[in-house]
Amino acid sequence: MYKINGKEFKCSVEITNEIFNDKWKLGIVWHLLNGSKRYKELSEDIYQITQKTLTVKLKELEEKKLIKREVFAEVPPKVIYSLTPIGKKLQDTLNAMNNWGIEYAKECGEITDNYVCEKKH
Amino acid sequence: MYKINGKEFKCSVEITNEIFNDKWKLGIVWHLLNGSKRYKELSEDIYQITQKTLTVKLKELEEKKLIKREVFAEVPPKVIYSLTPIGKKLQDTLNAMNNWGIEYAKECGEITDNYVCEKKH
DNA sequence: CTGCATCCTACATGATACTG
DNA sequence: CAGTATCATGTAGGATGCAG
Repeated sequence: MYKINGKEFKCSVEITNEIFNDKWKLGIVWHLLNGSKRYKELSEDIYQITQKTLTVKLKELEEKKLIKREVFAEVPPKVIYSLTPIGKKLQDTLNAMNNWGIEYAKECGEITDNYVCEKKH
Repeated sequence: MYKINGKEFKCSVEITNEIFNDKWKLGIVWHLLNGSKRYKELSEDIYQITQKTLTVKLKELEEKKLIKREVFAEVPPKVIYSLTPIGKKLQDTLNAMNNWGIEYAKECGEITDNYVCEKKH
C-alpha cells in the first residue's frame, strides 16, 4: 500500500496510471527524454497541443516533481524545462510503450511511413 | 507514421497512450496477466469499478483486440475474459510502470504496508 | 517569448435500478 | 451471473483574447 499526498494506492501500477491518465503528459516526458527544451520548442514539437494545455500540463508535471523549470531573466523571456532524476526513470516505461505501440500497429493497423517520431534514444 | 482504423499516429507511443488514456483499461489488463477471469472476479478484484464501467471497458478492450471473450451457455451464465497474444505483450509495459510506481512512491510518497497488489508475475 | 483569464463543450465515469 | 438502461456530473481539453 502506498500513500502519496494523502491519497492511497493499493498497487504501484495505479500510481503511474493516475499520473499519466491524460492526453499529453506522457508525450511531454517522451520529448524531454531527448534533452531540455524551451516552452516554445515543446509547443512546436508536440503535435497540436494548445498553449493553455501545455502550460497546465507542465505545471502538473512540475508539481509532481517529474520536471524542473528554470527561468532566465532575459528579454525576451527564456524558460527551460528538463526532467528530474525520477522523471528520467520513465525511460524504461516509455520505451516499453513505444515498442508495444509498434507491435500493435503491425498487428491491428498499418505503418504508412518510415518516419518514426523524432527520437534518438 | 501509423494508421489504425483510419486514425493517424505520428509516434508509436501515441498509440499506446491513446488506448490506455482512461482510468481502468490498464488495470484490467494487469489483472488478466495473472490468467483468465470471469466478469465477477474482475469486478471484485478491481477496486471500486462500477459494473457499467467494467462492461464498457471490457467491450473496448475486446474491440481493440486486446482481450478475448468466451461465453458458456450455462445457467447461471459464465463468461471468461482472457488476453490475446498482443494483449499479453503488454507485460513489459505494465512491469515497467509497476517498477516506476514503486520508485516514485519511495521518492515522493510513502509505502504504508508490505501488501503489494495481488500479483505473482 | 511565455504565459494567464474566460468561456465552453464533450465525454468519461458514477449512482442507481432493472433483467434474462 | 453477467450484464442494460437512465440519469447526472466533474473535469480535461479546446478556442480565443490579453499581458509582462
